[in-house]
Amino acid sequence: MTKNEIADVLAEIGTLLELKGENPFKVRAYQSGARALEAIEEQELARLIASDELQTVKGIGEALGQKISELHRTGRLEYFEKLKTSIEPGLVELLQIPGLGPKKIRILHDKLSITDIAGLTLACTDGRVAELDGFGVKTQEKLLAGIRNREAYGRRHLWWSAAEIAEPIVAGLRALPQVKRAEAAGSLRRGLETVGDLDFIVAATDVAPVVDWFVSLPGVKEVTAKGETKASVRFESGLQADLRIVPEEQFIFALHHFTGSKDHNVQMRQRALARGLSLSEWGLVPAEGEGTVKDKVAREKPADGKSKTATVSVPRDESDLFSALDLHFIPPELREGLGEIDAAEKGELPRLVEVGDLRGAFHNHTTASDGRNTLAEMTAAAEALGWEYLGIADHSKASFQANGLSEERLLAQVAEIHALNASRRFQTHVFTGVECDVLADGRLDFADDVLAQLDYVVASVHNAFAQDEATMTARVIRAIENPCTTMLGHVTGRLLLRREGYRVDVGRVIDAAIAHGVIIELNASPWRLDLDWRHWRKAAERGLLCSINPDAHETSGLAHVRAGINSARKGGLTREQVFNTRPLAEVKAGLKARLAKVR
DNA sequence: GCCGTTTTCGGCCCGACTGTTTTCAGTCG
Repeated sequence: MTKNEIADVLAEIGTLLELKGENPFKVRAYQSGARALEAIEEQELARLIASDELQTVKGIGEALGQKISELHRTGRLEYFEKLKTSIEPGLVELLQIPGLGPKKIRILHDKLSITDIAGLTLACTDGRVAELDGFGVKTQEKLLAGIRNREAYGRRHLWWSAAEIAEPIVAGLRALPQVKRAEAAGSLRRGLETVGDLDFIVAATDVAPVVDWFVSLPGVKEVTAKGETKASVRFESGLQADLRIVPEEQFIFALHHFTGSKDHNVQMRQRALARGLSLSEWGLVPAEGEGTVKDKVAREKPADGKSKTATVSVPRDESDLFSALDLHFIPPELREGLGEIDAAEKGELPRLVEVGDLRGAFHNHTTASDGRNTLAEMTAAAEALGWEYLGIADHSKASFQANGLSEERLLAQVAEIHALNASRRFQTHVFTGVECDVLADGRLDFADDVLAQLDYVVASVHNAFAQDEATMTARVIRAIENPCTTMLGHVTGRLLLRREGYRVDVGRVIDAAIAHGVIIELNASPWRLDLDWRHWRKAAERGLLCSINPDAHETSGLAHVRAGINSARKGGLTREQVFNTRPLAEVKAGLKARLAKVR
């Protein structure tokens, strides 16, 4: 069984135990074990199991270690099989309904023999649910609404589309006279590839006008909560947005708390406790005593007003908060509870790549294949972004559906690009490339003598997705071994929220890319973000070079590099590890050296 | 079930909101 399949089993065990009313900490142990597993490379897992070192991984102890080994070895787990038979399978989906947790599901099951959503719908409709202890008419209505809207409400949203909604809201909040500070938090701020809901943190002098403005935003379908410090709304698209309003001196604590992730917060609070402090969204205070941040500051502040010994004070930004816990600043993208706190303590956090570091981008399309803007329009757009260079990589002939280029059309485009560069019409230099199909057997779609006439080659899989993992892996590695290949395009072919990637052994692909000096792209299309950020840190440490490729099919698509930067940062990548941060001369030299081997 | 520079046992993050309650449990993030 693969690492991710094992992680899925552990997470499912967690869910089942939760339904059984097990100790919540045990439930959490399985869930965090699953996440810890996901952060390990496939080969690293095999090695840890073989050398009996699984328990050195934080979050995996004796019991989980044995279960992981058993699953890895046999693909089955006795404990899991037994557990599954002891629970009605329909109960699991009841957890998806807002307002239902394990306790209430248990009551529904024990008192009304409800085992699935259909049964619950019926019981709500004929009023039996409202009569239960702890339930009422409102709960019953809420459950029915939750069932009705399950599809839309349960859906996650692409980071890009969520950001498009969130940014004007932040701007609107900041424009309100009562608002001192406003930020979007949550997984959006962490740059996660998909976002479940939006979180807005606001420091305001007066709550009511801000809440009123928020709940009457255009597109709000229902107001699901409205209290002293928070309000929640649901947009017509099903996207939920939460607004939290705090006094200004608590803004940074709230911002940090609601940026999360949950794992990161748990670890931060544990760290605070180890220092005799209690961290929450409201502040950082002595663990035992009562009192607010203000009290604490007042107590520790000497009469002259100069704070000498205070470990806690009102932070102006998150750096102050982290340093109060003896940590370097942790960028939001890294706050996934995957070891960033240890690294921040030791001062070993990478200096993450930024959008402004990019000097160009490869893998962009034009009207020659399936793009919507011409070569000149794309070049002008790159110039407007201040880029030193732009790589054009239209589809090759095997991608018939995408109007892939024949040899003749490709070479005509190369001539056109050379002429454009020679004309000096744009400051941006254009590199000649191709997104060359990797055929089903791993050969490239064009012969070497054609590819050798280009500055670079992006090799991508676009068909025969159904191949088994061994075949697909061999196919991709053969493409990497081709000396004409400069970089590998969208490694797994996934489309977020729409399509799983094809089955491929990413670890072996990374090994091959490193061995052959092939760059792997981080496809920055908001639908792809492929190769996934979870692979990058370790791969880059082992020498893998990344290229953040927008895969733009129109001029506006170049801006997608921002989504790619999010993922690169989550993957811990530095500027040095990203090829398209290099200046033009260096890129030219690098591509030339590569071509010298081919020609 | 995991974990330990106070601990190998006894903790495990913390608070708001809702709905159903006459003082709180469950859910959520």
